[in-house]
Formats: sequence, C-alpha cells, structure tokens
Amino acid sequence: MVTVKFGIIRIVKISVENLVCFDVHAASRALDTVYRRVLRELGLTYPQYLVMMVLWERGPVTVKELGLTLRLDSGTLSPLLKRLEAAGLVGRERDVSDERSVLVRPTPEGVELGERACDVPGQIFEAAGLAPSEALDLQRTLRRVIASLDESSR
Amino acid sequence: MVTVKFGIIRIVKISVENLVCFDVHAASRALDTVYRRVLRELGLTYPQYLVMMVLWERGPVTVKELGLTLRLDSGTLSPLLKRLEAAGLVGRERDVSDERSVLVRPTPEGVELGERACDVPGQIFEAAGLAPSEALDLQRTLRRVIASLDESSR
DNA sequence: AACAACTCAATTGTGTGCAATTTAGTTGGT
DNA sequence: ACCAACTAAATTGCACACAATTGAGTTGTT
Repeated sequence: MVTVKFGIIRIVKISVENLVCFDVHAASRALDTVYRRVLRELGLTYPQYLVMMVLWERGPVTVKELGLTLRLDSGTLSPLLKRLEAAGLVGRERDVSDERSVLVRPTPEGVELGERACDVPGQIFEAAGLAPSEALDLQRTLRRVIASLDESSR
Repeated sequence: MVTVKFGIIRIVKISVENLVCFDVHAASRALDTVYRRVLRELGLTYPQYLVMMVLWERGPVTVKELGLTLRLDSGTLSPLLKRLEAAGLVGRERDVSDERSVLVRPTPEGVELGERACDVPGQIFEAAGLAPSEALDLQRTLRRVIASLDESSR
C-alpha cells in the first residue's frame, strides 16, 4: 500500500490495482486484444476500423473531421491513413475548395469491406459480457469522465 | 449510421460514437493526457508511474510479477525498465535463486520520488470528477468487462 | 494589396503495447 | 545424468499516440 493524499485533508493508503484509472487502462487494452482477433481476418487494426466506420457512415471526410470525431491528431492519422491507402481501402486528395484540407474517401474495396465487417460490433459486445442497460450506464459514466478530464486539461 | 448485426437476428444501425468500446478507448487516452500533465514534474510517464507504484508498495519484484500485476509483457516492460534505470529510479539484477528472473528494486532516488508523488492519485481522481461511489461502480463494471474479455480471448 | 495571424496536414521524436522469436536457465521424466 | 519441455527476459518488428515543429494555404485587418 502506498500513502496518498486526497485533497488537503484525507490521507489514505492505496495500491495500484485500486486505481480506477488502472482499470480503464486495462479494459482498453483488453478490448484491443479482442478487436485484434476479430479484425484479423479483415486486415484492420482497431484504430483503422474506427476510421473505416466513420467513412462507411459519412463517406468522404477531411482528416480534420476524422480527428475531431475520433479524438486523434494528424500525427496519428497521417501514417494510419497512409497504411489504409496502401491497403487500397481509402483514397486521399486535396479538397479543391480549401487546399489545406485533405479529403479521405473509401475506395470500392473499402466500401465492400464494410459489408463484411457488419458483425464486428456484435462480437465485441458479446465478448464484453454486459447487458445493454449496463453498457449504456458505462457509456454515460465514461462520457462524464472524459468531459471532466477534458475540462481539467484545457 | 452503419448497419450492424447483433447475434443472429437483430439488425441495427450504429455510429462510431455509440460504441461503448470507443468511449473506453477515449477515456483511457484522456486519462493519459491528464497523467502526462500531472507526472511531468516527476519526469514519469503513466506506465512508468504504475511500475513505480508497484515498487513503492512491494519493494523489489521480478519483471514477471510486474507483468502479472500490470498486465504487461516483457516486450513492454524491458525497454520501460531500461529507461527507469537510466533515470536512476530503479536497479535491476538477476535473482540469485533463479537466474532466469530479474529483480527490479527502487533506488533511494526512486523511493524519494514516491514521497513527492503522493498527491498524484488525488489529483487524477479530482480531474475525473466522479463521486467515490460512482468510481467504485465504474471499477466493478470495468473489472467484469475485463474478465469477460479475457475469457473470450483465452 | 500586403502581411500577420491562423488553420490544416505532415513530419519528427519519444514512448508505449503486443505478437513472435531468441537466449539463457530450470525442471521433470526416464 | 540426460534431455525434452518449460519458463523468464530480452529483442525484433509493427502500429498507435501525442507533443512539438514544419510547410503550405487561407483569412482578416489595415
């Protein structure tokens, strides 16, 4: 047990495993492992799958919009998109109306992959073993945490 | 919205932002950002902080034990420990009773750092903005999810 | 029209994270 | 005692993730 100060007053002892953040981190990695197995046959990583989901849903989007949606910056997205492009799943071209922006669009192969990927969310959901209402609760809580963390690092 | 199959029967439409796993992933990264700010003055990254917490709590441990506690493998821990060693915070030596194992122990500087780090969990907890009971609920849920995911990837 | 301030992507550098392999050391069965 | 099976760490290779910087393009103000 490690001695820890909470606020000004309370002194408690805590161990690594009791940090909520540790479980968030561990859950994220455990999800990643399951995704890796499920996405293996599609040839996608989890972040690549998230990008493709945005494209399947919205069609062509800018890198900027991808970043806002997925909370990722260009340092992550640029090389990731380069790999998706090399895999023949997306195309990239400068936006003619604003040459700073790059439009990312799914290729026909990319669209076709979306049809083969339609049972991925179900498989993950099943592996997570949560009832739908529990999943909703979890999601609500996490979103509040994210908003609060964002606020504190503004 | 992307069409998705859940189980055999139900067909629903879902968008990226509605995947619980997306929020888990996003929360993990948001936590990382706040940790980065808080740990900056201590010169630690979040995973390095987790390792140091185990050492502050238990004293010398093997790499194996670190890995089991933090759910990390040697591929992650070896270079991380090398950096902690280079920073003068830990020492590494072969276990004399089993030359395969490596014992990691905090140096005096490492121990001293632990005293300066005692308000980190409180700062993170506050930034997350959860009531203690909510944090406990979240933790319980996440642990069930982790166990279920582990089970499914066995 | 000029130019400073801003915006968007890409790049660079560092640090995880994990699969797969390698190397060194241990153990159990014969 | 031997050797196969096992175990622990380290290494290799790949893919995020983000801070900081760079370079190209746009906008607003004067």
